[in-house]
Amino acid sequence: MMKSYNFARIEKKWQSVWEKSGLYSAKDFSKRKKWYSLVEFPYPSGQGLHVGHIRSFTAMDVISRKRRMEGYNVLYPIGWDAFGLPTENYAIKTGINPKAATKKNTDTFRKQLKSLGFSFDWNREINTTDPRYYKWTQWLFLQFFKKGLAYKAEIDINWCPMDKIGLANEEVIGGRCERCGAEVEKRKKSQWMLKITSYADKLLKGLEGVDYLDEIKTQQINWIGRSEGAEIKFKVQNSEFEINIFTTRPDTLFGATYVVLAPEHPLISILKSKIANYHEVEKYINTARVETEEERTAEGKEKTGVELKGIKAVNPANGKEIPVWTADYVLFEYGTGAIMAVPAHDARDYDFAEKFKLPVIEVISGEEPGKLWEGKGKLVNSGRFDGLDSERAKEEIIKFVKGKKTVNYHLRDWVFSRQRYWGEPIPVIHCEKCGYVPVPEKDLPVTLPPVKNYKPRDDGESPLASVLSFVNVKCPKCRGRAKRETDTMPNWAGSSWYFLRYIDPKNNKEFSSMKKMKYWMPIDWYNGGMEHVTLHLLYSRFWNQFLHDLKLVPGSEPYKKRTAQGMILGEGGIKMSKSKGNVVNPDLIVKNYGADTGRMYEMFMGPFDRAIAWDTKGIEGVKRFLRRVWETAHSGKIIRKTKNEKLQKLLNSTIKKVSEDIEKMAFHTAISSMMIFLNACQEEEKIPESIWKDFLLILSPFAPHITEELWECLGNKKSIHISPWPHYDEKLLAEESVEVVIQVNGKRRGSIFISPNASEAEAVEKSKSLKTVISSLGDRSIKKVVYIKGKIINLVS
RNA sequence: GCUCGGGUGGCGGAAUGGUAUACGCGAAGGACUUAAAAUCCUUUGGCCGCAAGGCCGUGUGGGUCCGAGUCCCACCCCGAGCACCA
Repeated sequence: MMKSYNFARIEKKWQSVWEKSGLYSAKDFSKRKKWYSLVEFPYPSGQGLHVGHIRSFTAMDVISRKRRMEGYNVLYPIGWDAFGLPTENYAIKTGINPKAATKKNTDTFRKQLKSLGFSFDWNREINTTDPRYYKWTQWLFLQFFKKGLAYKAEIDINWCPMDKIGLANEEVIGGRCERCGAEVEKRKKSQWMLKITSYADKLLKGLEGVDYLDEIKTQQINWIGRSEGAEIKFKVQNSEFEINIFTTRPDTLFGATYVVLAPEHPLISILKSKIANYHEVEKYINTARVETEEERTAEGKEKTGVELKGIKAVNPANGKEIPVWTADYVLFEYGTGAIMAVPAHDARDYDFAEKFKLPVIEVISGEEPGKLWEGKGKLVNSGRFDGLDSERAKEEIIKFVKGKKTVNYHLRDWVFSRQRYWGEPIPVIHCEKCGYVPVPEKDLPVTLPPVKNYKPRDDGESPLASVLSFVNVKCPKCRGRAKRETDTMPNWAGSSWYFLRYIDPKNNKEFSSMKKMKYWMPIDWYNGGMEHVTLHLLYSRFWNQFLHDLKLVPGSEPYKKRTAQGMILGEGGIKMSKSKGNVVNPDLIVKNYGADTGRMYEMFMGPFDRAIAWDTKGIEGVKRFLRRVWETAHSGKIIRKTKNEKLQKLLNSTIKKVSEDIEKMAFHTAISSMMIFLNACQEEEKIPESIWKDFLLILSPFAPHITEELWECLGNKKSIHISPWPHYDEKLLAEESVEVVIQVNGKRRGSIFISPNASEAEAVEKSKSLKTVISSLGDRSIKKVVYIKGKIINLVS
């Protein structure tokens, strides 16, 4: 009686064997070639592991396992990005210490990850909330501070007047507080900022030398949004003030028919006394300010705005008086917070002008006169610049009106303060005399003190502000009375450098040793969510570039290669969520189907980079496949001294396909080719053992437990996971005879079997004997033949 | 709105400009079984046809090409991100 496939027993057995033998631990300074695989470390939420984590982790696990078999010294680490809002909100609600909640959650996650058989090096596990970790996050922040890249600025925050708490954008739903429904206000708050904008050009430049998916590069390039343009001053009539506008199209200056200020623009209140309808303007500003940026520019949203009556600006190009408006489509954060509107050549200005019946003056001749034209062209209606090419006119007009050529970035500086408890305390002390003074290195880490209440205070300050023993300190410089900063860092801080800590996780002298970083960096392959490619990916590149400039890390770019997986949606294609009750529990998958089946199903579901809906039925196919692997192994068909040319050939092309598909992350087609191979095996009476072994080898990264068990059954002493990856034979790929499709005038009329090297004459001759070809040709003669060897022959008549 | 992706059978999807629908799921029929499940075999894009075969077919409309799911133009729909979620 054949032993049936008992995945639970096998998986448990091997997980413990691997752990004991340290099979997956990375060796610092090994002579073998190094390989560093990285996945975005999870946020250990109370809901436990998500099937989406498994998708990303399995993919890199497959790649890491293949690399080990190729002889690399592989580092594939894992840890916890554990600071953040959900844990804090849970603490506010339940009073449970976030530290305790985090401990519980990471324990669950660790157990779940171990049950899936990932080849992580668990000796290097890190946790961003561990003081031994965040000591260095604080230390790194101080390097920014010392170089002047951390500064304070007044920033608008979302403020809920009911809860008396600052809100993340995510917590603002339709302008209202997510918890209490109160209308959210904007409030000015002094915040720590990191000057990422001073690295904008470097971050752009660095993209040239790295291997990121094209769409990731494009997203980053657009997010940085470098645009060259000019600042041009428009005088305000009858006053000493000027409106400084930013434009990328100085060539259209003569077509500027009005000026628009962002509602937040300070000039509005400065000119208050001159604005006849100030009451109306103020009302508009107040409504505009509670909206989020998205809402202000939302789809289908009618343009709104108010004219500042009594105020006129002067177009410096032609001296014409033009009206001044304020409108929410102009963002204060971008450029100078003011624009010149050229409705003839800008879509948003055009919509606005149309709605408020403002004049449209064409100054670039487009394809259709009178229609909106945003392209280049020759200048018209532009005085002495008429006839000039728009690109050249840019330079000339800037000079003419004494404008300033500037580069503007869509990228903004990074708001680095949170008035929250569950984050790294910002290690700065404020002294009346000495200003902001960094906490001396010997006093790091500044640890989070225990508090009774995790809710931010009614004045919006962090709950840390109420802990007097924390706040009241001596100034490290003058020893006078001083106050400790009570803001904490955003969750992005810990994740901006975690990949460096994996290299040297227990170092208590440095954040990571240079010698070790020189061995392991850069990361060879980093996979994560598409949703992180603008924020986290840019932030961590910024930190690494900055540290490289301080000679604290070996290279400027941390990631050699970056890919992204698609989301896993619930059944029916909607996002998985507790409230919809469509969350798939990984524990049940492991229990009911086994880790190997679960892993393989997630790889088989569909293209790795695409969002895909979970399908409980779909997992059955993979389950059957692995069971058939088990049964074939035990069928008595695996024979040592025998040959099978047909299988040998198929194995050869399967090795090629699987090897190449893994590198492309086309895991689903790799698996389908292994299914084809197994289907072929089932038709055979005898399967040579050498062929079967190679099949197990290429299957092992996907299904590590079952293959290890079957490998052992074949008498192998060494683990399959460090056995050499099989090679394929280029010569065996050639076919003696292939099917060539015959088309007549581009339509399929049949096919012939012929050598892939057959001459055109031979192929034409053979195809002309087909009945269908004869009948569809009729009595017409062949005018042209298109022959692609081994593929197709098209007879054109 | 802006930026980036995507749209192919009943479903997930495959396809260097060259056989559209591999592989898997589901469904239908059959075998085994007292029966069911499991398993195995067969069929499975639509229409016409006994068959041979023919016609149509990759979101919509156009174009390039001997040949278009693939390239170009216009449009429609869906997903992700939009800076204090991680």
